[in-house]
Amino acid sequence: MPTINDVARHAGVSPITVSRVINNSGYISPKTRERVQAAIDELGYVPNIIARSLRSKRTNTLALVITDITNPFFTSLARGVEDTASDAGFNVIFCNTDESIEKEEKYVSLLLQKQVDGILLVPANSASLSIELIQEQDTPVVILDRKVFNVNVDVVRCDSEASAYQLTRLLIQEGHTSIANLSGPKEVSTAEDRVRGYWCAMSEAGLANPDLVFYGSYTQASGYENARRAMALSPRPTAFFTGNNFIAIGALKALQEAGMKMPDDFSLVTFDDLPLSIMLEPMLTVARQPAYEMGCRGTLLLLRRLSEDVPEKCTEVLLPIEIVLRQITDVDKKLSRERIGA
Amino acid sequence: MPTINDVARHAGVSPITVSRVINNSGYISPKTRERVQAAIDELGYVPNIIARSLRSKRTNTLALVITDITNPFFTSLARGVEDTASDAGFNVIFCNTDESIEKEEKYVSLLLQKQVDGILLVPANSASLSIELIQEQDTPVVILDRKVFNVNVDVVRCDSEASAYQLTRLLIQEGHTSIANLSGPKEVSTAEDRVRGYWCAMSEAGLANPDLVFYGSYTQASGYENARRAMALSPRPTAFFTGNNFIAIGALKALQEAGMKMPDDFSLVTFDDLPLSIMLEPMLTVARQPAYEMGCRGTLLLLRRLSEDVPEKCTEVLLPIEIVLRQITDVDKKLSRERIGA
DNA sequence: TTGTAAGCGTTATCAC
DNA sequence: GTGATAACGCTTACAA
Repeated sequence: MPTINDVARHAGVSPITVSRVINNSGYISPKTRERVQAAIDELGYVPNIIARSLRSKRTNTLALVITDITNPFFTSLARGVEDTASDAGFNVIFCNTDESIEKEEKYVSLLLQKQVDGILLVPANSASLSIELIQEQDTPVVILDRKVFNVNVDVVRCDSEASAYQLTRLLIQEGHTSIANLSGPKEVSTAEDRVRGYWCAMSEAGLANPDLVFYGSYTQASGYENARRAMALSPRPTAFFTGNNFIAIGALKALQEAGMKMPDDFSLVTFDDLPLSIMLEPMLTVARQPAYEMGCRGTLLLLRRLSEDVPEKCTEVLLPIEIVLRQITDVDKKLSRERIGA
Repeated sequence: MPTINDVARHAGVSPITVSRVINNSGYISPKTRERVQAAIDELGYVPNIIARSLRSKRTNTLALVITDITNPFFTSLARGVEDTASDAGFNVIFCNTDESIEKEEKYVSLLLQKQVDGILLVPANSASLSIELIQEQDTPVVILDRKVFNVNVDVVRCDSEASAYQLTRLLIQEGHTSIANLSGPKEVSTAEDRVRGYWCAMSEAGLANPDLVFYGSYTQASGYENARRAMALSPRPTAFFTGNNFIAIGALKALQEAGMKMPDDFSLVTFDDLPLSIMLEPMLTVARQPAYEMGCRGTLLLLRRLSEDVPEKCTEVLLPIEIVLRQITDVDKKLSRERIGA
């Protein structure tokens, strides 16, 4: 492994001159540059990034802290982050918190120790202390997907509340009067916002009923259990609003087990697209969040922070949610029944 | 940011003594250790990992190079890698090659420059040169999921050929005589192996026909297109063997568009579980590869290499594939028809 | 346009 | 048990 000194000696210049060639910094005569380049090629010299980092305090590495890469929503988001970071010459370290504040803080301090240049964080809950921890070290941070309280920080997310309102309105317009809300955890802003939007629509229609709201976690198991609880109500809900894709899957499973068929026996709308929803396509209406783009935008924002001299004030980017209508109107219902009944 | 020298001064010892306390190396009197620890706590000292890496040549970072994190198979694999690495105190850098050899090589040299301690690689194709590149630098490497030729290297993968044989046999036993194979790229070992297993079963039954084999890529688009091509054959195939989950989705979409219903109009078996296959559950038989475990095992193998003084010779770990039978027998078929027809 | 000197923060080596 | 010294490979600050 040749070092910068070897190259310098080989080219008959000083190490700093080699450094200037590598980094395109400072003035170098074409002739010197050529000689240095030749030496680099000849020796197969590769700069030692760690030594560079020690000196320059930059690692060209970002970190993405999410709850679970296994959730397709976060998978897409992660891919967006990776692609954008890679284009800018940055690597990305991934961490899964499983919605645990402890894991989150453990990871964050590890990442700070690693001196990553910036952190993209989906906070495990709204009161996460990790952000302060990061900001204390003057490490740029961007929050993705969720809100946090009492912190001045860049955020890229969607407007869950408005879309939840819309989704619920659709069910109400369908004629449903008993709509169960299978939500995520109370401490997570998206869950809260979605319940709020739902509640708003239900109240307007005079249908609001606290018994219809089931908090849980953003998991299949939670969707399954709460769907069963909801089905035990009387009157039995005829429609379900689920807080995310995993909850929807769990709920669908419970409903299927109970012998209920969509769209005849119940309606279901959910946040997040279901991958492979191809077979469900005639039936499910979803609020599709632009996960990949959220990753891209968040990363771009973070990269901009990194290159800033005078930091601008924090921004909150709200990305549009697409409501994908399927099988909502009676006409559609009939069509699909024909298709299924064949 | 206090340094080791600050701590040393504070505790009235030399920097190296502090280093010994931090790393639990060498003999330290309990009294000194205590004093040093107190100084560390008081100053809130955190070791500079980069400086440590420069000296020790270890970064406590692994890299995972896959084709596409967006594929649920690789998502699970990635999660397995992350969990295992994290337990051992390692971070993981993720890279997506999109099956491109160029991207793969670009990433690999970047990672080597970053001096990651080890690399887990799903090679973009069987003739990948990246492995030699990695081994030249004496960086430990483990190949996941796929075979490579002419290289002495650790591999963790599944036996695609045997399972492909089994899957095909199931279709043949069902009475299908025209079974199309929608495969991945010829250059990827898993695709080749799966075609080989399929071909073997077809030959045995006297059903082999090269026109039924469609090479493509491991994508939805490829599955869609090749399914359409297959449907244009006469006689039209009554069953489909798809090379992976994405191909299966594309094929299902094409078949659905053509008005064909499962399981009445066709059968389909595939490699890789379909996430959210819940609604398809009564219908799809799959060869489920243990993706998460593959990630864990690969990482463990890599970590073992890292801690070895005398390197053992390379091993090839073959993980079992689970054939998940669904809707294969006639009885099942009838059951499901009742359920669907309601 | 190029070079000198110093230092980033840690640990290996050897000495006491 | 503990410490002095040098070194890891690079870049910043200053000089020429």
